[in-house]
Amino acid sequence: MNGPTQRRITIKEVAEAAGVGVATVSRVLSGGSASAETREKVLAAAARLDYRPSALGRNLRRQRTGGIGLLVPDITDSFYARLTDGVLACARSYGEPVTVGVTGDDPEREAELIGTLIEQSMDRLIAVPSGDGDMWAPALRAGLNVVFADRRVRPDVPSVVPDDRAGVLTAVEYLAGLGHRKIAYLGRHGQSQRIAAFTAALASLKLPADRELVVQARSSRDSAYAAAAGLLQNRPDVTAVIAGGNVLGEAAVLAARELDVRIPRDVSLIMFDDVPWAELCSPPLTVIAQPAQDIGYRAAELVLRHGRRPPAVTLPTQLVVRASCGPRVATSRR
Amino acid sequence: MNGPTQRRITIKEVAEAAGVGVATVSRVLSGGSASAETREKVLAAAARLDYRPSALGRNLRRQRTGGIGLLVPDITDSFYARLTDGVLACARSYGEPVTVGVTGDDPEREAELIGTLIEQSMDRLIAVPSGDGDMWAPALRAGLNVVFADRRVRPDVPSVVPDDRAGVLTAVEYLAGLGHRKIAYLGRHGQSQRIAAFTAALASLKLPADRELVVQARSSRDSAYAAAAGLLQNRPDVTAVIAGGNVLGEAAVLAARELDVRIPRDVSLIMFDDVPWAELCSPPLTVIAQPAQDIGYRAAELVLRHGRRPPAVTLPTQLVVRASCGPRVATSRR
DNA sequence: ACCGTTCATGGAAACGATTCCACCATAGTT
DNA sequence: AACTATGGTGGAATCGTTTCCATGAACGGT
Repeated sequence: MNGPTQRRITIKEVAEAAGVGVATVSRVLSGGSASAETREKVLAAAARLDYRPSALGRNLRRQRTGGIGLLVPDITDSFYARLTDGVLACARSYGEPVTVGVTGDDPEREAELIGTLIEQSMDRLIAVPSGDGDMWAPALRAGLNVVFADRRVRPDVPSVVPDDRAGVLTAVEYLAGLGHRKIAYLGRHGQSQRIAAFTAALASLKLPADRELVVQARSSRDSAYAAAAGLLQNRPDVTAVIAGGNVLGEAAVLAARELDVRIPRDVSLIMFDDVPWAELCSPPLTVIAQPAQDIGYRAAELVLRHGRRPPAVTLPTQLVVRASCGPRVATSRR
Repeated sequence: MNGPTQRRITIKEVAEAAGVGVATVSRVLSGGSASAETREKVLAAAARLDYRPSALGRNLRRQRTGGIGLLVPDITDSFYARLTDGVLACARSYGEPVTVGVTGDDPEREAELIGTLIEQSMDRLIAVPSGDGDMWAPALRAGLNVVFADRRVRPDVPSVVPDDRAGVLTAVEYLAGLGHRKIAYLGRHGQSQRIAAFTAALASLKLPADRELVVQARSSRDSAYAAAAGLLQNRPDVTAVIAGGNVLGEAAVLAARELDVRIPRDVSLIMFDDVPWAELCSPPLTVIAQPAQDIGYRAAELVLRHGRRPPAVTLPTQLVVRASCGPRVATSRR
């Protein structure tokens, strides 16, 4: 049933065909020194036989696998999809394969996937870390070359992250400028950076920093919806919410619609991460755009070059004003 | 700067620690026969040393790499992201790593990526094929175990595809039931299956099958927008359009808005592929939902089990009625 | 003319697993 | 008691590559 499955040709056969030793073939093919004549013969033989060096053999000898691992919480989330796209784009220009794993923001699954990667002798890894940084100690000790993307959980690991502080501050200032004082942050569990930035921003503008103004969801759509609905329902006094990601934003719009609170008349909404549908939404969503693809690309560069490694690179965000924010109305909702 | 980079421990060390030969260790760990006492010793030593067999060594010997390759046109497209998610979910339950490549629907890039995969000795591949089936001949001859997803371009390769024929027919019938007669199909280049299904559906309902009623775009957002705008502008007589994918649908909504044609008053729109934002759009979009994740999952099952391989599995689609389709108005637009 | 340096070259030893095969001990049979 | 199954066990070959090292030739300088 299966085809003839022709055996793959090896360096030995190339050597034989070219009338030289295997060492010479290897040297020619990896740019070592050789006489012009020999080089010619080897190249010709290799081309004629359509020789492809086996990455397996090479990697076993070299004690490291080429290629890079990538761990994201959810490939279905547009942000991580774009981040992944950036990684793939960079890796492709180096001809390096990328092995992708989905952690679901679960440290246990993450550890399991790291194990699989280590078994493959992968020594380069880009990760959007799920938990705190502690669990990365063994992986780092194992000599793994890690770069964090989107979140920084350890100071000793190079990271590429969006400028959360500036992004949050911009959002809060924008809303405050429209007269809002009770501003809520709808975030994901573990977004400690942004939450800190949020409370700092509130403080710097002398706005009330109620602890209950930040509500956190797990990264599933259901959890996001529940959190959004809860916030909208329990706190009629908040007149503006910042959603910490596109699925949170989606949930907020959905919940608002369900609970019959109007955007932007009843509450203003500003969402982290610009996605194509933000413009199609009704109303079109004002967003803090994040350079997801760039984050991935830069992270890949870092992990591939891994020359002197800067501790962290921070990429700018941008406020895109559409129509989901309005001036505060004098009376609170309901 | 770098940590101590502890060397990874090998089967030899485990053998030594357990006081047995390497062959025995290998046998115990892969379920071969051994005395209870020996098994005990080996397992204990392996656990104590935290031994992880090197996939490199194993694969080199076995002449095949575990793991599976996945080639999609665009990971940024929600449909392919969900498909990828399905593949990853299935692969994870087998503990198999997945190497992802983005083809951009470009056969050349696709061929290049296949080359990389073959270099890795990957022998299992799931692909959303870009071009026609011809270019796959060499890969198949090389013994590659291929499963096609979303598109079927060769009868001799197992494929997992949505039920295009039924989906298109449902859409056309639904629109015809609303009184529409001039229905256009806005598709991607190379969607021959669906386009054939579309013209067949028109014919079966005795609707005019103008050749210009199907317009094709390349898979970029720009191209999709141009095609949508062109269609809407040049053919004021069409009162309904079917968009062949979520980026095409997005483009159609955008173009309609730009050209000031109202949905659904001026033209009805039905989109292939249900995405979260379809409900948030204004108006909420009526769609033909496709089981993207299932497609990926089933494809992964096929490529992993690869027992007797059915030539093709077709997964059902489902019409989800929202608010982007209305009855035909008596007069054509403009 | 001799010696030292340089350079191309090929043989062989790794890398870490699997697996063939030979070996030995024990148990069972005549 | 001798001979044969049987089954556990370890040595060694193998997979395809890179790289160390030895070899030999060519060449230039004293």
